[in-house]
Amino acid sequence: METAKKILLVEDDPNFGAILKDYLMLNDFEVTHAKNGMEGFEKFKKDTYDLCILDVMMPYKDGYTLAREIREKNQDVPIVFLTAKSMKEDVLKGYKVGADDYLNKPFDSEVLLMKIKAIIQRKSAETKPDSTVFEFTIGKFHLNSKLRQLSYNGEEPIKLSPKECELLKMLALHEDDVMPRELALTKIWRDDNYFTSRSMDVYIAKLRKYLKPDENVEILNIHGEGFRLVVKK
Amino acid sequence: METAKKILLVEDDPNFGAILKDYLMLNDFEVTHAKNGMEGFEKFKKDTYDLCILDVMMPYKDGYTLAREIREKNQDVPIVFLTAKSMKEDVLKGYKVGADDYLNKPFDSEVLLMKIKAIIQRKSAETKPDSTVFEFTIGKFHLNSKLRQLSYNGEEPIKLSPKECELLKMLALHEDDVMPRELALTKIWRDDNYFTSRSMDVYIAKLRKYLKPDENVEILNIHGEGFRLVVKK
DNA sequence: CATTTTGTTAATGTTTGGTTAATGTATATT
DNA sequence: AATATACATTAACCAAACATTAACAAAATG
Repeated sequence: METAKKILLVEDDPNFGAILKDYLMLNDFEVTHAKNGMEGFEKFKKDTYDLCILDVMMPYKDGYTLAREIREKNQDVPIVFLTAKSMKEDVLKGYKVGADDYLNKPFDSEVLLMKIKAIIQRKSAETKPDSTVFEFTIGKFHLNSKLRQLSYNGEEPIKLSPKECELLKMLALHEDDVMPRELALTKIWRDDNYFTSRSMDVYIAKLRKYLKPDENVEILNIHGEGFRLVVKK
Repeated sequence: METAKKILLVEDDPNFGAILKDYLMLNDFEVTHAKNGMEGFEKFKKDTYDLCILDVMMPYKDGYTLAREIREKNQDVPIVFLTAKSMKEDVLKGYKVGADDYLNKPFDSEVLLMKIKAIIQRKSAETKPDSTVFEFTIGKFHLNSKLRQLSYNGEEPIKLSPKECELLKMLALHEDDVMPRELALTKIWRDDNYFTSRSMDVYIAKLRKYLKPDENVEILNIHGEGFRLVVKK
């Protein structure tokens, strides 16, 4: 059994903070809630966290300032900012639907949860050089990047070539977020020019073909930037 | 408790300089006052500032030259010029040197204060302490500038092109305030001439079309100055 | 009211991406 | 040594996305 990931939540709005804390705890995170930047920094120094969630707008010490201080102490912890007001409203809205059953309601803060999970996973993949993270769930697919196998439901797993596998893995690590072209090219192809770029496009086409069986899984292109693996819920 | 923001004020008129310094200090800024360009540069090298306010017309070393020198040392500090009245040529030249905004000399102190605060805030958003600010709420819209998508209520998000997205982001960063034409042109188009200017107008038209669904959101034009994104409350 | 600036739409130009197939390249197999 | 194989790159063509330019109308300015 894996130990729960620790999250430092710094949020001055007590209402929102409490709800978010509860929500995260219900999703098996260990959450420390600080009410302002100063308290946040104190708590940060006293423990080790897997993720920091900082409200940007706070009295005394705003989220960015706090982030800088945290960065001085620690170059690796993922830091997530709460910027958009809308996100807060969404979470609150979701909560109001019914105090007891809000877990069952598919409410918008699931997006936040997804992001948090993705960030933690990506970070642990970066930090621990290679290996470690090699299993991914992509919609109804399952990728084992060590065996280079992509399985769908109960069917016979598809074998992936090294490049196919690395590319899909990188997409999965960035699930729902942009995987910049450049990143894949420099890391996987170790070169970034016209031809490697075209080669990558060919691989994207191959992966799309493999992923076709689950129509909720898509690799989207962000023109000029990169690709985005999305799993519709 | 947040530390006071440090301002470097370079102004040769001792009278005006002293008054401005006092006023800023009364508003909780820490102000260093240099009497000319040379002194200004010396002081700049010796400390770290959150903002530089430079008079354009100074003996020995004018504001532009000083700005260029400062920019060589530091690409990020916000620079604001003090120009006698609204001399357009000065303003234009200022943006080319890397200014962030300009202030017209006989000014309303309230406006000055607002602008300074906005500039510092904006810069801390641009400068990316860690991850850049990329989510914005614009009326009923939500902009995610990383994914380059603009969503409205629950509808399918609109995809934005790189230029559309950058422009909207810059407008959002200046919400309720002028976003000077020259600023967008130099930062986004990296060139400021008749054609880029017309191109920008075309993009403004596109953005207006996207923003139509929320009648409380508008992009206003300020003739000869720039655009203003307003959200009626 | 003459001039400059902006709004708007459409045409044109340019870059990037999707796709398929042909070509390379290395390694293992007969 | 020739052939099969798995994989990767290159080519070629087309489509989509994006950006600029042009042309004319409308508005703002002094």
